[in-house]
Amino acid sequence: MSISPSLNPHVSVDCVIFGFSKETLRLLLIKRTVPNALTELDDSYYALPGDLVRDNENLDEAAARVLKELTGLTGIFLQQFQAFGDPLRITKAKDRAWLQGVRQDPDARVITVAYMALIESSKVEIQPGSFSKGAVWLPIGEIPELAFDHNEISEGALMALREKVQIQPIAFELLPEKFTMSDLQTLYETILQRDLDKRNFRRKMLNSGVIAALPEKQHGVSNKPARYYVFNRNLFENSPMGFVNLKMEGSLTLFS
Amino acid sequence: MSISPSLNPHVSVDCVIFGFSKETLRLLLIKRTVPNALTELDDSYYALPGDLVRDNENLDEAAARVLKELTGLTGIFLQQFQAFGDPLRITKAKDRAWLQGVRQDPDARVITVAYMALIESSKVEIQPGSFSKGAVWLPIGEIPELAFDHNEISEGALMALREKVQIQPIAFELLPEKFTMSDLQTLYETILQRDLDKRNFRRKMLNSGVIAALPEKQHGVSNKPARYYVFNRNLFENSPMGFVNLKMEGSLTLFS
DNA sequence: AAGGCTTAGTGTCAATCGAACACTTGAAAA
DNA sequence: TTTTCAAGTGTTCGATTGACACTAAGCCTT
Repeated sequence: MSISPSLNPHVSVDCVIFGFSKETLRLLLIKRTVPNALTELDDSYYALPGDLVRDNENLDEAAARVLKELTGLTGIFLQQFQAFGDPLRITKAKDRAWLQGVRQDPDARVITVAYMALIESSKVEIQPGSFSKGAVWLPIGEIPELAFDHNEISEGALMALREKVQIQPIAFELLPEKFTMSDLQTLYETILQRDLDKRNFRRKMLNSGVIAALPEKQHGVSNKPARYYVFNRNLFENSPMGFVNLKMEGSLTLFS
Repeated sequence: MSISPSLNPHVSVDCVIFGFSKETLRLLLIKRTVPNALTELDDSYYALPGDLVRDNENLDEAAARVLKELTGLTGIFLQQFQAFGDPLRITKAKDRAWLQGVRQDPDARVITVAYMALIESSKVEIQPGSFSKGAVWLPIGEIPELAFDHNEISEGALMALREKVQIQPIAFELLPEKFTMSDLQTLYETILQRDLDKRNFRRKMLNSGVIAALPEKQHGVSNKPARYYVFNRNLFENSPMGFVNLKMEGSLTLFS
């Protein structure tokens, strides 16, 4: 976020970082504080983590850098999903105040390339530093008004996630290495906002081959302990064309 | 393509324009001519139609403008599919020569937002003007080396088209208003590069409700005349969430 | 006029998949 | 020992898929 001559003043990346905890999907947002000229208090509001793109990096690299600077993590699921370039996306008063403080050319038209990241949220340790001051996980149902067009971007990401999750086995990226069948089902139900039948869900998941059972079970739970499973990564990283149908009950089928 | 103070020197749009004729998918490409310093002849090569984004337009508008300037058409299917921003995407010698002649700041790092357009190719009348000199439809199997990273962009568009066509009823955009079932099947087979069973194809198309039969048949063909159909537009423009399964035979189904 | 050529158009069957549905099991807590 | 709680398990019915081959309709040839 520091001002640097190697930044392209017209292109940024923003990361919509999804996590899953306490049975809700969450976004990792950063808090911005800007002086309020009227009240002499500081206003603060949330934004997607993002930065201008540097001249020596490509878009994927810029997004990975933003993610690493914020969370310390590398090698996580990160996929471009849409570019946003409305000429007015930067003109709200609060946004302008923040830009004045932080950009060399605060009036420049900026288009942003939005990325979606999926993280097992317990892995995230917020990195210290001005960039990430006050980063928080907020449930997707409780997202306040964000900077710029970040509400629109977040909603776009959520819609993209709902579609992707039905086409590629990526939901696992939001869970720990080992998970129970119920964990997985709850995750799908949360993302798709729809209840799924337990028996059908298990059958399909197991038949699909995307997960493998471990010999291990839960300990210390006050009910029947659940078996642990792992995602079968190899199977899909080497898959022929990447298009698989993960549709859940009730999607409209046209033809096949 | 003219130099103008209202152009953002760092962001462009490029259009991958698909057409379908003589049983092949084609791309509409423009020819660029640059002076060759060594031979004193002109080199020419093909590129995707594109332009820098103007300060007063958003990305969709910029893409629509490019498309209209080239073809005269508006209101056609045009969808953003990916942004490309490799820092080296602009550094080939030929490309640099062309940029010198046409850009105010030929060394600027440019990221491009790529759009995919689907046109009934007979509708296209190439507009006169320097921008579109020598536009041609080239079969996707015969695309030569293009400007910049346009080969990569074109391949990305083709892959996006293959996936989209299985999720949304958009193939119709490539056919005339009225078409026969065989036209449609050939189109799907061409896009998916796979043979489909005639009876199964008809059944699925008709059951899906995306097309409606006309009372009219072909005239003057030297075999049994085929019935004409039209795409049932209303049905899908008002559809609930837009996700429909148009998968064709043989896609791997994980779960539903 | 007859026969040939070419593409349109049609039905069935078996296998698989999708959706709906309720009881038993295992562990901890009371 | 009983209660509580989530895990785990099969079947049935209807719909969909995919494989498969012959007849129909029009023009052309002879």
